[in-house]
Amino acid sequence: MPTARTIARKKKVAGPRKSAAPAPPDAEQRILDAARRVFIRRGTAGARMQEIADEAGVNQALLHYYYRSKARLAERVFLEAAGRLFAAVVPALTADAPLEELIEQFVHRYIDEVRNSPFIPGYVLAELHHHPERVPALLARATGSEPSRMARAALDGLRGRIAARVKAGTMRPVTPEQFFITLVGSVVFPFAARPILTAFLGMDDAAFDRFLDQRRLELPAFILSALRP
Amino acid sequence: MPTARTIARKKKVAGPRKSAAPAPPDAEQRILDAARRVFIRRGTAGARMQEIADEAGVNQALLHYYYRSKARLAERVFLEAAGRLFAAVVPALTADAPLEELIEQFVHRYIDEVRNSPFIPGYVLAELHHHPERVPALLARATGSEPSRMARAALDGLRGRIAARVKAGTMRPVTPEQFFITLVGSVVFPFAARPILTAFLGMDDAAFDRFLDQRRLELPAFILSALRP
DNA sequence: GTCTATATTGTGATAGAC
DNA sequence: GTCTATCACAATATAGAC
Repeated sequence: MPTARTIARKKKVAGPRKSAAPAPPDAEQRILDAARRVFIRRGTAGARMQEIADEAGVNQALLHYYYRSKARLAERVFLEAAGRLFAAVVPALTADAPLEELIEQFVHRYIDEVRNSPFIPGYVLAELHHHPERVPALLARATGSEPSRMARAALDGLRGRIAARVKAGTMRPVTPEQFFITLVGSVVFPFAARPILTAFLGMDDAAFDRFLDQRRLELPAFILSALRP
Repeated sequence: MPTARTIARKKKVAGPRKSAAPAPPDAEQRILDAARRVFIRRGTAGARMQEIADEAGVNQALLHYYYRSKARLAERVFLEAAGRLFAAVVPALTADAPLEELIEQFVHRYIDEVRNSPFIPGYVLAELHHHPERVPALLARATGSEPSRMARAALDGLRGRIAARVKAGTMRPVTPEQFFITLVGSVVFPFAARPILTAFLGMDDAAFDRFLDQRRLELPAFILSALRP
């Protein structure tokens, strides 16, 4: 993509709202919303600026006026989406609560958060697969300034709890990393693999929604059962 | 992409091999191998015919001579990769063996099969996310002529075993669909999310390999433990 | 079969009017 | 801020020599 260039620009000051009705978003916002939909659907490489412009109801030039280049727009959408995903995962795992509660909280919070925008996990995983070079920046952004401090904190917290329980004889011995990935995978995978799973199991959108309701209840019990001594 | 066109072409007859050394693959094969690598790395939309030509050590025109269009080449690579993935999953789940054995076999076969080409799950999931319209064709191809007959067979088999065990009091009640997705997700997710997981957990390639060795052993025990009454 | 050269279209980006 | 018109180049695909 061509060279970057600086565009001076001032933010509009938001005037006071008179009505309670949802205001029609201005062009800048409509573009960002459209970009989100298109990038999530097509990926960074497959997305077309023209398609975003069409969905936003503006012309291509305006996309560049506000966001300067496809690469910048894509970066912004990706970091936002991936950030939200992490924000839903990491805090639940570092919470200072008994392991049973932590697992249930994590499953509930993740499913509740993601079911509103169920294609984000698939989009983020696809982007990370095709652009693994983005991972360090993402981790730095999502877990605070220190790259993997939070990861280590979460893992160490998990490790400590598991070790204590195992020693007390109230838990089967499991490797924290293995357990962590099984736990996260169990909530992420149904979203990430949604197209193939729903087709394979013959689910429509409503059925997938019921599946998620059921999973919210059943998965914590399944995981906890696996941990019984 | 432009209109298709017919190219008459004859297959080379493979002459008898004199030496045991691996023969240098001919251009047609080198192109397909290169295409596999590039499509898996960049995805269908992100891949460039020029990059494939470079990796194959030929020029772009030859790609079209053998495979006619990018779309056809992409389709071929995708169906092959996805087919292999299914071939590793479905038969292990329809095998006529006790549930314990079935679970262990499935985990072992999947990890053993996929660790040789560990980026295929990420590639296939990404493609399915961006091109869900490919799903029906894939299922038809992967599970035989009748679209979801095999899926239903696998699920029904699982359902029957689970029901029998639950009735006999030797298993906690679980929903077959939930169990199936947890099981598959637990083996697929580590591969599909590899870039972010390895960075998050600070693993290099060797550590990821050790992680897989350990998972082979620990995951079946974890799953079976979850099923205890 | 394989190459070089080229046609053709797609796509991101910019200039400049309003 | 938003538009139309256009540029520049990237990317797929084809023609035709060897």
